[in-house]
Amino acid sequence: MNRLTHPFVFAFEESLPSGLCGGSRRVQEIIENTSPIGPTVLQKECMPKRAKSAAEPHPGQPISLRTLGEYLNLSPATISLVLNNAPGVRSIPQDTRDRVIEAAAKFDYRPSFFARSLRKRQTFTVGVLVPELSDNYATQVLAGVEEFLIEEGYFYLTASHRRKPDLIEEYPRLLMDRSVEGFILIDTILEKSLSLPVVVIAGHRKIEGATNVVLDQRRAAELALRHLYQLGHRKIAFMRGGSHSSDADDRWNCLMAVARELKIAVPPELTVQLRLRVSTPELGFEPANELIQRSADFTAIVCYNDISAIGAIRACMDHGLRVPADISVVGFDDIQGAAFHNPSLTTIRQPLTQMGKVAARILLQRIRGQASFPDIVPIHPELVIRESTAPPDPKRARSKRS
Amino acid sequence: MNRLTHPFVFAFEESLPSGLCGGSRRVQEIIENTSPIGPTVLQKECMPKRAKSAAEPHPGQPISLRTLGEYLNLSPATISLVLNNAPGVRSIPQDTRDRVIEAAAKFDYRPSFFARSLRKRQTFTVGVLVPELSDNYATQVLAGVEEFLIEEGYFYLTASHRRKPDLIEEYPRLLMDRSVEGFILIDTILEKSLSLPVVVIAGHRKIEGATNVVLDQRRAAELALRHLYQLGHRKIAFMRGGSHSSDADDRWNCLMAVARELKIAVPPELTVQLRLRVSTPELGFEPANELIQRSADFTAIVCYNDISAIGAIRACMDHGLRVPADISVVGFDDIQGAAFHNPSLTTIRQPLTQMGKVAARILLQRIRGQASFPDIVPIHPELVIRESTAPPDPKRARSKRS
DNA sequence: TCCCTTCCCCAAACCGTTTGCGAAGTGGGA
DNA sequence: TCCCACTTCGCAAACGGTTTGGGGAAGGGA
Repeated sequence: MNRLTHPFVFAFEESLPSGLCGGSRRVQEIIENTSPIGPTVLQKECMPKRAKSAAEPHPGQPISLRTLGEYLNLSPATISLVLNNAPGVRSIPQDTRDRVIEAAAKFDYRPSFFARSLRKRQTFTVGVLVPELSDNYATQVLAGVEEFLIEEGYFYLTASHRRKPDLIEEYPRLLMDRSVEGFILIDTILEKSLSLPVVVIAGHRKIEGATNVVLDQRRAAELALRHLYQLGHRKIAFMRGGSHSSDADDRWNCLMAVARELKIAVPPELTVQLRLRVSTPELGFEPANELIQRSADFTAIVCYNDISAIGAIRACMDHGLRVPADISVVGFDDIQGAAFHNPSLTTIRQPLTQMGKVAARILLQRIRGQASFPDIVPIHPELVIRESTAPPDPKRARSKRS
Repeated sequence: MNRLTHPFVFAFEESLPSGLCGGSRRVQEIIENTSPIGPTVLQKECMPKRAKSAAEPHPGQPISLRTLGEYLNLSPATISLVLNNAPGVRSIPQDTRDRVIEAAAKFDYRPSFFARSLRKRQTFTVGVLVPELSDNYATQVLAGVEEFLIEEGYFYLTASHRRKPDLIEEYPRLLMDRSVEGFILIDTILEKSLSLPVVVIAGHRKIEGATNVVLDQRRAAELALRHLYQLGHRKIAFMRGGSHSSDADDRWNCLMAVARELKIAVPPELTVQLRLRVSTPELGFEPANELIQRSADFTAIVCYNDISAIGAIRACMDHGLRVPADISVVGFDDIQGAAFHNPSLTTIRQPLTQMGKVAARILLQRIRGQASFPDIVPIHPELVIRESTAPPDPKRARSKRS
């Protein structure tokens, strides 16, 4: 399908007579058409209603198939056939088609989306659930989702639940009342499965029948830890995401597994759990404070994501610890601000926009019933090395504390 | 209207009989109802169609007014009346109402939004245009918009035009095809006016009939410049926003006016114009580089917004200039990252989420035709002093250059 | 003249609501 | 006893499209 255009518009473009020039010629033809056999017979018998308004131009009201039909002395059905290039259109002579298309263009006819949806039981609309709109992770994914959907003639309704369980429960119902054809969930854990196709980004494995587009956490953990390991870090602190965040457990397990393989010890005092349900750097600020104040001896932190990494860096600075000279910091996601933060963030990049596109594509395929999809679509992470990591300085470690 | 609930749902809650318990009792009543006068007469004459499926329970298909009506031996119209508490409902006996409400609850009837919209010509949907979804300015506004709309039972369709003129032209049409009732434009300049209510945030004055929610730029300029002036800065560089960004000209004029009042000279070599159409710090990076390389002698930069300020800080650092020791930087907006950047940004705060709410409220009022609104709704800025500004150090100024 | 095609287009049903109005039933007054 | 007005109840039509099964007219062949 052509981008941004609806099927019938497409039909317009394909079959518009090349030299159309206003329509007065066509009106002429219409008058001629009705003359030969005798207008009275036609009017009284064959076209009792329509004929009376034969050459009626238009006041200025909404254009419907019926108004067009009255203008052209054709039934709405015929117009619909032509404009949609429906199968039955074969039986309609080119001449009539041209008239229809011309008139539609002339009056800028636009079909009623609601009437069409009602009849065809298709809404070309999907629902998107995000934790928070101001969260850059979610919006980058959303950007990809949107790009793909719009190309396919779809729009989406967004609802942000701010991680409140009652809203996570309620919004899907609200969206289903709006007849969305499917859902995309971004960083959202659903308790009950829905009766529509669902694609989850950074999701949970638990939902029945949902496709999960999810980072290869194992690989991500390897990239992050091997990078720090190769720089020489052995005492590494870890942030564990909150249970409300959908990547949290998986990522944690993978990190721990890789740490074991690298023989990096992870004592409890070097781990901290995120508690806040926000999408600002506050998320990582307090937890990092806590880590530092436990006076544990570490030279690097693996943060849950970039946002919390930025909060952690701030916490380090508040304690007089320099990043990366005293503490190296690794984030996850590579959100937009990461490259321009100071210091710029070393991070595990997720191709967020790409993931959004993939999710949208899969959702549409599922809506169209084109194929059955695996439960999990893995996404490959990438290590982006920037300023926030460096080799540990053995002499300086832990010397400055506030 | 109760939040999140649609009128008819509200009606449910209000008038549900307190002791409803399954509905089997009701089915009994229906059977009794049809018996006294003689079912044959009723079936053949009064209710030719419906009576044949008197006590039909339900397979598992979608529940419509008609299926409910068949079940209850009532017409869809009656059900609709009851469920909506429409005026005409007075004429329907309480007993019937109870039966209807009970059945609706039992089968979890949910009205078809599309059918209703088609009939009532209301869609409870608005369109939102943003430059870019990953832009924190836009999404913070959007968060406010969403919050208000959802409380009022509205949803919104988003389209991001990435500042491409053809898309800015096309998307409104696409959204109007979807029968949105109005538009909210965020940081978007429209060329033609639309035939629907429009509220613009950070908009242009040019659009006919649009309400502009706009920062008091004069006051903002005063806050920014007086702050720098009081710190002792006299040589100040300025970034001018791109012509595609809607606040740009206004903000620039106000800054220049205030500078004149403060007798701050603004020679051309201390001004630079943003050219990129992006929402990342790149926006300000190259322009700041240019300012610095012109080797003009300045101790502070007033950036177009926070995003460009972050880029500018990076440019300063790349040239070995410290912020704020060598150069003070002021931003605009107070986006989410501003407080946690390093150094944290001194900025002119716009209450973005608040602005979104206000815009949504005004739009709904205009849609409902409740009042006529002023063209401009001013928003009051606030100076937030953080780390990126400090008094200039006369000795060190311009000593370090790369 | 009659039948059979072919050509062109339409009527009708349908999607699921809402709403204006008409048909029964009821009570009161003349 | 009859009429009228008023309630009570519920229907039919409309909203604006899509889709399907034909049907009328023209034309050709026997």
